[in-house]
Amino acid sequence: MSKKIPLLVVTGPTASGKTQLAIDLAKHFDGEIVGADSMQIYKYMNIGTAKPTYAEMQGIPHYLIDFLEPLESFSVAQYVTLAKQTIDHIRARSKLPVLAGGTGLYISSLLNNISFEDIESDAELREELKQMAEEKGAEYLHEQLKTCDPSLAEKLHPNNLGRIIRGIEVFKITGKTMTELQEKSRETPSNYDACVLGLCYRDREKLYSRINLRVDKMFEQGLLEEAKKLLDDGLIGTASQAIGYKELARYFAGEESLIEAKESIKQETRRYAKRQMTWLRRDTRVKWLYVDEYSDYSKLHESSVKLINFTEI
RNA sequence: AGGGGUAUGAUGUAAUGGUAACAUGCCGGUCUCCAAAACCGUUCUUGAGGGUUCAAGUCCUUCUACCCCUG
Repeated sequence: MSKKIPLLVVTGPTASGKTQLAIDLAKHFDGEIVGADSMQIYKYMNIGTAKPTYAEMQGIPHYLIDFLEPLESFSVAQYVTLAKQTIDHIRARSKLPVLAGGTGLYISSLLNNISFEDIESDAELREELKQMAEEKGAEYLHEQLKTCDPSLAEKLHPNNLGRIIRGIEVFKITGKTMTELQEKSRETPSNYDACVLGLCYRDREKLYSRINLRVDKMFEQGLLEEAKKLLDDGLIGTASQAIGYKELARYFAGEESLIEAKESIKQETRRYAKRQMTWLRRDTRVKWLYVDEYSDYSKLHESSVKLINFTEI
């Protein structure tokens, strides 16, 4: 039985200051950063995803950031595979891997060592099922799922079409139920001795005003031009869901004024932050750092260092 | 100053005189395969006073606020 790999995780809602803290901690502990952000993986989406600039990285190597073409699709399964490899490489050089980002699903999938079987997706089947839902109603598909994977059907609300479709799809392709596959993946224990730091604000309003301010700054930095270029090439899949770009697409299509688009970007970002917090709250591993309880950044940095103690680094 | 109109949750709207509704937001939550996604739940309302009526968001009246027109 091999020893567990020490892994520092810095997470929290958007605009809470993860990026800077992660970089500073990487410097402090001789680490290297592995991104855990479903949008920063894409190239050219720099301003809108608040990707760290080269200067901000301060010479710390960053992985799984800025490496995919926006037209390429990506999934959690791929993320976990890549992240594992990357962490192994970092360990091979005796550096501390620092996982930094706000995509809760990516982080928990990695930490819980979830093994996603390589199940291809069938676009035709999906389209077919979607049509069926439109014609016969969402309830009907839910009934269908009940016949092939009753325990998954029980967990899913009939309106949750996307997951219902995936459940049926998995069964039709593999002949195994999603429930079965999930149980199997639960059997493998985690490889990591993880220390999870969660940044947060006691005062929600403070976080929200940071978000609003940051969106204004993004526009000053040229978000509009960046989005225009990307949208002209056409965004699809994961990247097309990114906040900032999808609202500006509505502006470019003439469906929304620029002011409206900017407001919806702020609102969507606030709601995203809220969902991130909901996700993180239930993870008992998280050690919370309330940013607004510290008079300045160096104090926050100091107490984050104190929270980190690996059996061996 | 005169005339007209409007007033319903945080916001936008609905309700032949008969249990005030819907959407959005906020807040809370679910989530092991697109997750910056998807889905679910709770909360919150008739501008103020008086009157008519068995019963008023609805009719009458005074006030207040806002909008439009005339000067």
